[in-house]
Amino acid sequence: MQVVRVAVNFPQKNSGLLYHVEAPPLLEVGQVVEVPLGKRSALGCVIGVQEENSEEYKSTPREKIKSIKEVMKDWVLSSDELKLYDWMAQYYHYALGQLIFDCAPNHLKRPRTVQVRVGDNKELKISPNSEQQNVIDKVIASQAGFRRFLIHGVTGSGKTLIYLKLIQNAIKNKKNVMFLIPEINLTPQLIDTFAEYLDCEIFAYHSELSDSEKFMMWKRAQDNTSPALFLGVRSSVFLPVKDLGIIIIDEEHDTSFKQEDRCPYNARDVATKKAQLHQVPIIMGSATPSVENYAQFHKPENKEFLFELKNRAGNAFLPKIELIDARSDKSDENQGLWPLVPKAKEALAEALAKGEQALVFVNRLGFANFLQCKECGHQFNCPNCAITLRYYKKKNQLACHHCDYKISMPNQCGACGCMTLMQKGFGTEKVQEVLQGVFPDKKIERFDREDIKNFKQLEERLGNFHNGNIDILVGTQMLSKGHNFERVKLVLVLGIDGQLNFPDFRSPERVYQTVTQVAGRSGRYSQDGKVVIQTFNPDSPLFLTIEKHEFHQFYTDELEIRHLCDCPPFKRLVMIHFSSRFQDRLITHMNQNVGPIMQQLITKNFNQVHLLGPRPAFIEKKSGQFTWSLLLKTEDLSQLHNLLKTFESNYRVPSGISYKIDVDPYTLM
DNA sequence: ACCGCTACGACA
DNA sequence: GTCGTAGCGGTG
Repeated sequence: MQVVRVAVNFPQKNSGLLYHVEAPPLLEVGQVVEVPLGKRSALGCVIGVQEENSEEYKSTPREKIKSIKEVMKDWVLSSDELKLYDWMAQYYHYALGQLIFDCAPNHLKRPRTVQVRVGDNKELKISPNSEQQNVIDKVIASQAGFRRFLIHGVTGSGKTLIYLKLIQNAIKNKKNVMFLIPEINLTPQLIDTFAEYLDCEIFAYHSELSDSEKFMMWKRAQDNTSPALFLGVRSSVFLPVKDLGIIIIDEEHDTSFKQEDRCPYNARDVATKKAQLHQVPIIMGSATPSVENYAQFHKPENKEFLFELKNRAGNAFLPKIELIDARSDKSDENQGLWPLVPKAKEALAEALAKGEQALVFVNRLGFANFLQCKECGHQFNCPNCAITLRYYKKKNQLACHHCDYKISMPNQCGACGCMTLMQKGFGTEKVQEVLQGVFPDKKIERFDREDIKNFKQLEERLGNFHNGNIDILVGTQMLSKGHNFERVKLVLVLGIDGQLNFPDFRSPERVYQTVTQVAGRSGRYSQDGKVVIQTFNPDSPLFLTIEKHEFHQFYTDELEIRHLCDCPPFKRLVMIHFSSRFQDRLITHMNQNVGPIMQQLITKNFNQVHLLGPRPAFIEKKSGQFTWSLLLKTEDLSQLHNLLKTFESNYRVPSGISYKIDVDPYTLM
């Protein structure tokens, strides 16, 4: 008989549960098994096999230890996979068993066969310029072993060609490639480009695949004999790719690499750990690197692994950036133009007159952000969430963007019965309507997730834009991510001020990245691209650095602020969110238990950690749940982790309250 | 007496 | 998470 330790798929943070194996064959670490757990059974992964010698086994009454129910055939985690999950469980303070089965796809008995895309292996017509070649050479030269590289290349500087060459090199050396991108659906062009020139199978992994497709890709990652490209979104960092040659992360700064639900991990950081475990280089690329990475790679010891591509490839120049003061707008000369100011309209008219296409970026969906009664000031709020409802004109609805609450458009105030409801704020739907009024003979379409629901619609809309059937695209961030619009010279940015004034330490970084990325869609094939930013803050230093393309200045300024406010990369952060359906219970618990316990631990044993809170979350009520948070700040990473461990082993969660630890949070809200 | 809801604790 | 049980109030 064998005694094994199993990481069981359930949320308790333990070091695994002990089980007996009654009959041969003997189990090995990594095997997936079905075990009894209470009155049901659950999946688990064997993480220890000689537990009969452990203190824990000796001190556990024999009758408590149950027997393995079943050994899953053909399902074994490699030691590399286990090491990665183990690191994550420690680093993110998440239950190992649950983590493993959160990340793995469903294990199928009879997966359906799936079509595999094979590259066309066409001859490349362009060759890298000297800047690009330099990057390729340096990365290839250090191909043996773990090393981090950052390509800080302006939009249109030709990062894709560098990636392509690096992938080709790995494939040539019979190695597999892992390529992570923020959202696969938004970049069909990138996949097409790779498929055109690569001589290998290409697997695109994302959440919309069927179970069969995911499962087969998982298998192919472990089994495949010929080298392949595994391209995918954040969750594909867990693909158990063997014979890994290189990891590439495009748009390294993008927030979609951060998972917020279940285990809140950052795929960029997990990928870095994976590269280290596999002893392979990891290449991160961005036109707007995260402030953390910028700081990291500007340290003297890392500078040789930083590549700055300051010019656009080919004959294109960076677009000229113009700030328009929205305050100069006089509403009487602005009839029917709001939210645009006359200058913005003129810029669009000029571009259209020249036969160009234009993009209009608005960071909000719908027609109005909220409705307000003209008489009594009543606002229409979501009953489940502490926010206002957004007005969608086409659907004739008010809807919440945190839960699925929606009502049809009211025609009077719910509080006083007044018939006049003011529409406050604007979104893509409103801008589209206004522009259609101004340019009645032009084709104006939207590009946001409200209007584009699936991959097919996306390709259709992009196709129509590329072949000139659409004159203006009005869209959200979807517009800014990686597209290559050949005939766009003008990009108009509206309503960015809202983001600038957001109370979060990453707001300036986000605005900088969003504006630079969306600006990067302009003039990618020309020398006179133009970006017009309509803002109430034209004197803001942030916009002035963007205007002059002075990205070093942005990072220098931002790092100074981060230093002053004890934010990353100078301090490490952890947020702990506590949630409950009962606000009063939650608040009492936070103030009388959680807060004092944490403060006491810090005062006694962890005085390098700084506690902020308890305080209500930025949106205190979401989908009927109230959330309060603690924020921990420190330079001492090991003390931070020890504090979290100590807290968790001393703290009992009362029923009706749950909590979640978020290590390296993206936002503090 | 019986049903339905939710609160609570265990899980090897 | 998932499951069973205990406890509560409402109904018949």
